[in-house]
Amino acid sequence: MTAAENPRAVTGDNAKKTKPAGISADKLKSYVERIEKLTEEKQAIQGDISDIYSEAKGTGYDTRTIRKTVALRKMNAADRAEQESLLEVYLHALGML
Amino acid sequence: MTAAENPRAVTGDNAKKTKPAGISADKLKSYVERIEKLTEEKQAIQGDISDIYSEAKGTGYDTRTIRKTVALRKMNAADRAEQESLLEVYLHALGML
Amino acid sequence: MTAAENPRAVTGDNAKKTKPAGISADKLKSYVERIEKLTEEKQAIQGDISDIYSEAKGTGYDTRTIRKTVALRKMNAADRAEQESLLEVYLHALGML
Amino acid sequence: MTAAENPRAVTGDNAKKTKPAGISADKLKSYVERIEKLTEEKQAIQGDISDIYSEAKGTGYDTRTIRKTVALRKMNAADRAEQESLLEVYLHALGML
DNA sequence: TACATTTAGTGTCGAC
DNA sequence: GTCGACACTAAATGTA
Repeated sequence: MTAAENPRAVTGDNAKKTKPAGISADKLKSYVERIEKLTEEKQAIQGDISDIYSEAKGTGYDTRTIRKTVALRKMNAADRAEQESLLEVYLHALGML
Repeated sequence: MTAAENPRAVTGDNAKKTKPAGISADKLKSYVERIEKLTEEKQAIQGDISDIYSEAKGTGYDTRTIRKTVALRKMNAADRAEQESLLEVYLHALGML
Repeated sequence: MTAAENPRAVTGDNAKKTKPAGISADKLKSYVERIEKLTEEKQAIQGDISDIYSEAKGTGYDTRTIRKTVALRKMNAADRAEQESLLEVYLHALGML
Repeated sequence: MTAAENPRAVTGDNAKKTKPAGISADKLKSYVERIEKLTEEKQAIQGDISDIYSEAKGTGYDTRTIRKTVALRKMNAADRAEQESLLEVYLHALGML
């Protein structure tokens, strides 16, 4: 390995250091840019998702309920029941049931 | 419009109802599945981002530093945008736009 | 009224203008600072609320459920039922009920 | 500890349960009411803030401009804090802290 | 009223 | 395994 490939070289750390802390500008920049690019793609997809909700809304659906539906599909039945029953306990304790 | 295209048809709601709540199962299913598919893609990209952080870490970089750097760059960008937007508001308030 | 008291004076607008657009620095600063001060107080209270949730958590309560309970107390019965029933319709349409 | 102090006592849960869900009605009620009281205070302050915007508007100011200004000042402050924090991270990464 | 912006809350993940 | 940081969702607020 050349010194240029080892970020630790920048600070003169030797191999024993527990917290190598390279901040070689070039590699850092590369990582940051790759991350930013992927983040943009992620945002684009999020935009597509938002578009679907808008479309659903435009055809008369309630987006709030769709979101809840999607969330419920992700959650397993046991967890669902658990939350439901706990809520009942609390409401009962407050005389709201 | 056919009944299938009108989500309200399912529950027999008429046009006067202020809060149409009916839904066509097919369309709802389609929306939900498209959302779930895109969400998976989004997760995949998030996975790629995580991989980059892992890679950076593996070559001796401090991920905390990278995260902070990314965050700051984003903030700077937002800040710039906000300043431009503020200028527009001022100009508008002064009747110059 | 002196010119200094009239924000419109700055821009030379006359009384007819529909959108007076004063940006007299002094008054603007005063408004901004009063708003910022109150916003801080609001944040402080929000902090107190968070503390209560932490305390509740520390004594074995489930904060998520407490939040839902508080929300339900705010929401009237009719709205509650409305949301519940709409969700059921959606879940039924997807064969989840 | 008395039963009243142990939220789990209500449902007879023993210490082994992984998710204790029991609650003491009194404590729960106390938490909820304290939260609601503070929330009211928070709303009152929000009302004061709204009043200032109304007052500003009444004297010819453009509230949108004021809001933007407040937002920008907040963003600047956050930005400054973030930059200081980034410096610390860099120094730490370099083993200088 | 509906639309956009802002803020609070929740889930997720990595660090210690 | 708790803690903190981040991303996303949901609610509240203000505007048009």
